[in-house]
Amino acid sequence: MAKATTIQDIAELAGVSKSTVSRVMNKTTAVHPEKAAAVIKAAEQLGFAPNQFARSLASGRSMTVGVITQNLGSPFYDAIAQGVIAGLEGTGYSPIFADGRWDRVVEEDSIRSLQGRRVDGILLIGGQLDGTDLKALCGTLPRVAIARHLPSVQHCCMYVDNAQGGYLATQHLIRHGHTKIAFIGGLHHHPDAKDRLAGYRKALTQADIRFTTKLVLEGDFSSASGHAAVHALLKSGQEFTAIFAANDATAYGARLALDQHGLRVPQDISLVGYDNQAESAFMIPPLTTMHQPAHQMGQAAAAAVLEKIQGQSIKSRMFIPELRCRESVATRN
Amino acid sequence: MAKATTIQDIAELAGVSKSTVSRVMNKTTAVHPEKAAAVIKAAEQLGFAPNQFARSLASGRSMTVGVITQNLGSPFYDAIAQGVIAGLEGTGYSPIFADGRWDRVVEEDSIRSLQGRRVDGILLIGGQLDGTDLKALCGTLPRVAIARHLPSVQHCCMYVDNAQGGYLATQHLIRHGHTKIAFIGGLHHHPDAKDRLAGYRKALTQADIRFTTKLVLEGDFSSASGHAAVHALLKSGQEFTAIFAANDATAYGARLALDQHGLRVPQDISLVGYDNQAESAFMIPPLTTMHQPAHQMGQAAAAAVLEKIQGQSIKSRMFIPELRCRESVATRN
DNA sequence: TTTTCGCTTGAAACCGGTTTCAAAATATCG
DNA sequence: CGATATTTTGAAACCGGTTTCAAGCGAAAA
Repeated sequence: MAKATTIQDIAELAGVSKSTVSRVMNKTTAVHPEKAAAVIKAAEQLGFAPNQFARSLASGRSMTVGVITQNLGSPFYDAIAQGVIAGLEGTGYSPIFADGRWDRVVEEDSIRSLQGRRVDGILLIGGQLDGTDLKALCGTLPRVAIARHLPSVQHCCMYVDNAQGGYLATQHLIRHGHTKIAFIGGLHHHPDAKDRLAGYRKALTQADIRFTTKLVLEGDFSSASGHAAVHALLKSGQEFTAIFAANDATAYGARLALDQHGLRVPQDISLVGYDNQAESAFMIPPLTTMHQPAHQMGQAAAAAVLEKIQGQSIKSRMFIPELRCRESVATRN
Repeated sequence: MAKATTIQDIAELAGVSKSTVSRVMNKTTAVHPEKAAAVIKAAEQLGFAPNQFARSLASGRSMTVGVITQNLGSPFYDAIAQGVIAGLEGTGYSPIFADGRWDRVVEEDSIRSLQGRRVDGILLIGGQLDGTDLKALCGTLPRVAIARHLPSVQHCCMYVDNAQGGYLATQHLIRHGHTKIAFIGGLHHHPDAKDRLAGYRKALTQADIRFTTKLVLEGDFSSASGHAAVHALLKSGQEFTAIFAANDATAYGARLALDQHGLRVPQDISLVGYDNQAESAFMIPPLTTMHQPAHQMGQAAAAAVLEKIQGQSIKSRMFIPELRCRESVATRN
């Protein structure tokens, strides 16, 4: 590999010292315009790209923020990640992604590896570690959590109100005359799934509809689990006229199972999803779902962590999901 | 921020020199077991995490590979990216992602920025730059392109045979008795779209079916474009009994438009997509589509670039897409 | 004309590791 | 047991930048 050009090379070509070159590159001190011009010309001529390692080592700042993501490939988390990228764009900071794979140990390793890379801040998209773990691991490193809510004051979180989302979705079905509403949840231990279920229960209670566990099925946020849940539900003989699925993927699976049993959506069964993933608008029929401002959250989190890096204090922010009415819900007479 | 522990701290605590600590950490030279143990103990005690910048600066190796991705969020490219992550897992190398956004300038900037980070290799997922540009930009830096085929011998590419994919998809429809097959393509200038169209034409020719541009619609790989294309097609009055869409998203849009016009799939119109994205198996009806080994390609590319970094020479590899028969194609009598 | 001030500038220390080199310690051999 | 070969070890140079510090310089003030 041809040796890359260094500021020393530029210094020699421009007839100045290393220090001056550095000053020109960083605009830290005024230098004589003539010399500055010579430096810039020399840099261009040699195709200079500063060695980030040397730069970071010397300055102590890495100009990177570590992003711990969970299951890449999930539409919701991907949208957040894109928001983060957008929020960092043009700030001089670059993201370094590390996959936590919903595994505590992997997540810890990822954080440690990011610290080895001396990231200036950390963004956690979802994840397993609790506030105490995080504090122990990250120390005073600026960090903000996205799509989860850590109660402690010292943690900054950008999160959506999942309980409210579950509430709004269920309320929408109730307002259309449904009383027998099935809920296909996510994994039991997943906080988002729990909150959405809580919202579902709240809406029922408020409408004086009795809650029954017979209408609550466990899923795992996958289409296959939605498919299986509907099969199980139909087999159980339990009556229902509507389904609220904990995410859109689950709703797709549910939709297919209904179709396979000759049930029409929305004429026979109404269906509401959660996430507003891109495909939902093109389902048959277009799926009514809860929209989460994932991109916005990612962007806000990126901005927040940068502020924190600059020493400002920032506070958590809650985002409200919105109902996107399409055609998968019909009025029940 | 509390100053991080350095090898100097460890050296002092363990009563040895910096050099010895470095040797223990990297296992480059045998050291007296007793001292090694002392070093390891000291390192654990102090919670040592080596400064990657210092390490990379000194050794010249960064243990990172740059990954230029295009439109994050697209299922096909995301699957490749995940394959790359999987392929790098456990090798000591970390990926650094940079978004090229299908823009030559952004892509060039990304490559330069990665070079500033002194990546040991580059992986290009898709992209705009041609072989000459790449060579000029990257020099001798190991690189491999994924999901595109650069003819020059010096470039290693992991790509799928899009022409063959288009051919197989179309042939499948022809074998089911269809002769009036519409093609909803991607962007005209996009090589994948062009190749799939070429495959479509080849299959028609082979079956003695006249090709007509009236059945070829331009799309942009989005659901909305598939939706619009079907509207336009129906409005044109051109007869057709099947549609081959250049990707699954396009097929979803097409499917919805057909439904809105009262046309049933597959009874009235057969439909084939391309990509086998996760949602396709749960469409109504489940969508027949071309599966691309995206994850495998990503993994193979990661392995390839690592080999190249180690000085081995590697060669391009072509992957063959496979038909996934589901229920969106019916036999035409 | 001399003194003082502010602005530019280069030399050198530094960031935290790796690596070379030669010295020291130990082992092998005649 | 002495001489030589081999293994361990520490000192110091180095990677390529940033930053401190003091010196050099010209302009303004006295």
